[in-house]
Amino acid sequence: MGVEIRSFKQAIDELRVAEVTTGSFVGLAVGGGRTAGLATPSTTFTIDDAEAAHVIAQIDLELRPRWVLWSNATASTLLAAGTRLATCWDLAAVHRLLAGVWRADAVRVWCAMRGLDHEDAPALGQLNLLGVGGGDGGDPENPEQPDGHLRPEWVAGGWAQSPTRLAAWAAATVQVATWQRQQLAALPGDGDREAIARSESTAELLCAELMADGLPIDRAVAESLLRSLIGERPTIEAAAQSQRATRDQVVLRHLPPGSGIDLRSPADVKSMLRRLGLDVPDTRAHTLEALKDPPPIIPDLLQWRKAERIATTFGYGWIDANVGDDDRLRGEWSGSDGAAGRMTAGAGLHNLPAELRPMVVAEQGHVFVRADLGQIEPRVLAVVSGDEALRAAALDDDLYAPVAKRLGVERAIAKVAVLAAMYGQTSGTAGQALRGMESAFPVAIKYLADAAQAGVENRDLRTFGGRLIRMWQIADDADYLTVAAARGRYARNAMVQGAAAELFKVWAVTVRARGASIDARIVLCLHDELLLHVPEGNADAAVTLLHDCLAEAAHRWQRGAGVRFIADVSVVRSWADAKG
DNA sequence: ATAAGTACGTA
DNA sequence: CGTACGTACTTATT
Repeated sequence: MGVEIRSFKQAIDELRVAEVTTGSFVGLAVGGGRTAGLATPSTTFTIDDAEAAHVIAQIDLELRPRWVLWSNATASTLLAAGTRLATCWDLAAVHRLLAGVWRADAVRVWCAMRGLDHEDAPALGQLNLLGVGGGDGGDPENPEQPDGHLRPEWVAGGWAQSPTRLAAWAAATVQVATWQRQQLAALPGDGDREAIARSESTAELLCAELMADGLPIDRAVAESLLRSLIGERPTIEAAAQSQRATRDQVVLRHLPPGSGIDLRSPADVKSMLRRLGLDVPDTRAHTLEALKDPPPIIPDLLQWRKAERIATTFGYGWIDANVGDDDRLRGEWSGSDGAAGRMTAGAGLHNLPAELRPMVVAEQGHVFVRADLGQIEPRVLAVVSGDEALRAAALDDDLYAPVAKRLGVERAIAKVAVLAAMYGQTSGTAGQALRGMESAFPVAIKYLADAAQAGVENRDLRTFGGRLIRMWQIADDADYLTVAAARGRYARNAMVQGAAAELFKVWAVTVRARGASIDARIVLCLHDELLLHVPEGNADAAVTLLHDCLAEAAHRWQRGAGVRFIADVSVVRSWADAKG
């Protein structure tokens, strides 16, 4: 314990003695890029070298261990020093999977292993009121206190205080990872839980890279798009205000002057419409669009809302705040949300209006290769439910065609029926078509009904890949039936959406790994869509890569269930050019 | 200051 | 009486 090593050669030798090979757990804690603690079950040491990040990159290349990290903050630190890890075991990501929560700091992760309530964890600076010997009697150089909790001073940054502590902090990760792996193995179910834990982990590396790399933006296109949508970039506050007033006036001109209506206030807009003789439940766009004889103010109001949204959310301020000097749009990325486990992104990366997509342009000498999974959710349903008829339908490029044939309805009806079954929709045209679904795809429908029932009864679920889907208690003042029904729909949806998110991430990390050799970088993930930034000459190779990786990922993920997955792939200069 | 409600963009 | 997310705004509450 506490050995200090300065060279790559020494580190490799130490790891070889510890019998580290491809895929072995090696705990890693990086302190500010200059030192790194490494740990295996049998050895612990510190690389104390100005080039520690580089040494780690060499080890990664040579041995390909499965680096165990507390979270992707380590990956971000290494990225800042130019080091990208091939794979990892991310304790936070696996904790989210196991516990069905979003928060996964070291304290929570450690408490899960020790069976302690994280609420009881000691806080930094907390007075020891009992004053037993002025401490807890434990060794301050051990991250764990005698009571099983992590030392708060370590958690607050003390772990990076010395080479010895870095190594001990790394050793702690291996301890947790080993426990997590046992927990996963003990879970019942059909999916390969450990494989999912690995892909969820490596997706965290991808998230760190997405944050660091950003999405290529053509600033000139962006500025000209905004000019056409909301006008010139205002130079002073007064100009911004006058532009706003001008936009408002297009709508307000329909009203008597001085009416005092604030277009940004739904309540104001509603009462305004009331005075015009229109009684609407809300002022949402689709509600207003459905009006029979809309007064001329309606289209102007809807137009105003669109422009206002661009101006406030995706305007010049947004560009300034999120697009760097290198013309890359950067946002926060999370590998899994708190619900079904889909990836999330900030800075508008996941809700960029389609009309702004032309600003997303590949750099000189590069192209985008865009791929999206076709009808992923019903195909995923075929896997997780084991429905043979649905598996057969998925053999078709268009899954809805055979479904329509089987149900004896139009394709459009069949599509609505399948989606309604998965999402729990009962209204409209869906109800009729659903009855046919039940006899045509009984296994899939039962799978969904069972999930919904669990939700209604407040029973937690696990997705195919093992993610815990947690239900919630009904508040005293809430209507029981309403909440139970909402839980049912949530559960039904989460089992499909969550499994789809798992497959997507297996695909994404496979593309990330295989794409490195042709400089294909993932620059955007959007639930069922990947955007690769690739040197022009490698575009064809990237297209092949995306298809091959999907075949590989789908095969591994579904463990031979034989359901076909397809991707639509296109080579484009701008994100907006895509789409078949 | 912070939370809830409304609205709307993406999948 | 389809789900999830992020963002920004107003209104109500502390």
